Amino acid sequence: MFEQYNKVQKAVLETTLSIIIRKELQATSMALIAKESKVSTGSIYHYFSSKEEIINELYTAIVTYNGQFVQEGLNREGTIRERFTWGWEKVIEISRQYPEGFQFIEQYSFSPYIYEEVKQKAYNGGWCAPMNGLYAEAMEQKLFKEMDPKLLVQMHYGSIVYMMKSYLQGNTELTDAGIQQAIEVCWQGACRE
Amino acid sequence: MFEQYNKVQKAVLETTLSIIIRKELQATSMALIAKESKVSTGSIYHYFSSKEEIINELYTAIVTYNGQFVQEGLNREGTIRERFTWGWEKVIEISRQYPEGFQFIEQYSFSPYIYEEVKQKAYNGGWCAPMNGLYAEAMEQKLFKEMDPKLLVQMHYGSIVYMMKSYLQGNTELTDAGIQQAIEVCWQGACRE
DNA sequence: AACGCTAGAATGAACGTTCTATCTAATGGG
DNA sequence: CCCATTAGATAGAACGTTCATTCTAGCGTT
Repeated sequence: MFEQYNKVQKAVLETTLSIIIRKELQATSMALIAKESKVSTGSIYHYFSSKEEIINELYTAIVTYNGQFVQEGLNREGTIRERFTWGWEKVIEISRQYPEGFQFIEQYSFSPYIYEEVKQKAYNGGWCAPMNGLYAEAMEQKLFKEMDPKLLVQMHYGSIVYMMKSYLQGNTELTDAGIQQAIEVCWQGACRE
Repeated sequence: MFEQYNKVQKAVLETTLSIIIRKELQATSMALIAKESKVSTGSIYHYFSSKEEIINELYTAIVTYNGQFVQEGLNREGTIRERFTWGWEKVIEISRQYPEGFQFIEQYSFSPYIYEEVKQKAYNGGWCAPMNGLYAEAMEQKLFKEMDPKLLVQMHYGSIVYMMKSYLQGNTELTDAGIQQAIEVCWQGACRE
């Protein structure tokens, strides 16, 4: 997830993510990050200019990584239906594989702590734009209902997010069949008939 | 929203909500709450035992209020389809009317800062149980796909949440026709055919 | 000997909470 | 009707702790 960083930066980012998920941002002190990552505060400030920068860097790294992963599914050759399925499968897969990253983005994408500029860059480098494109295509072909493709993508993402939350909290199972059914629910809701 | 509290408590809860949405929990200090609510810290501690208690009280109050509001829609006499529509309409209406409450619950329902016991009580007093019941009924009648009703409710709630987020961020419109279409998307995805 | 890097103590600000003094309003005996 | 008494409510200073950040001294390579 943090391959582009050096060992120390990686340790700091990984530790910070872990603490934020376990304890909340307000309980994530530099002293605790230093202790758990086994990097002194001196070193942390050698690589990062502030706590805010760590959090924003974390945000950027996760969104970029996830974005590339999901786009692998969207960019394959196939029918609209196939690419739809591959795309959402990737979203589910990455969320299951790195639940902390998923939870972090989910919780802080609307937080004032993340700079607007970082959110904007993350959006552009993420998978939303290509997914919007796919949906627009489906609407041109009269396959999907006529509506704002951005809105429909957001609604489907919401469905997936809440399915994952439900799973991660232990309230529901997450089987392969269940995943296919969830994607089918989204597809069917979007279609004209 | 806070009718069951006295004037001071009401001012504190309202101010706290406003600051948390504007500035994040970690920037919501007691000094700031005192200043903005025009209640001294002495008085705040006369009515609340701690900052944690304020936040958890806030959470309980909003969920209870919203829960009762949505249940008005679900408890009316009508077909499954009608009650489905009324229920989700109420969710959308309350989110539009009190966006701060909506955002707060959305952001902190998975935060470790809210006591597990408070979340549990809130869930039981909220609208999830009756909505689950409605979905279970629709499945018994072979109207909806056969799946875990809790999961489908969560997915639909996710769709609504992300539609509202998209609207509140100014990315999409929210017209009456748009609301009906969103509910239709959910309904159609849930149905067997 | 120089430089990048590290550790951890030091710093001053800000935090949640407590303390003390004062204010307000209700009560009751004369 | 008046004042003494009381208990609750309020304000804001004070407290001890913890915070993000900076500083200083030393480490290991080159």
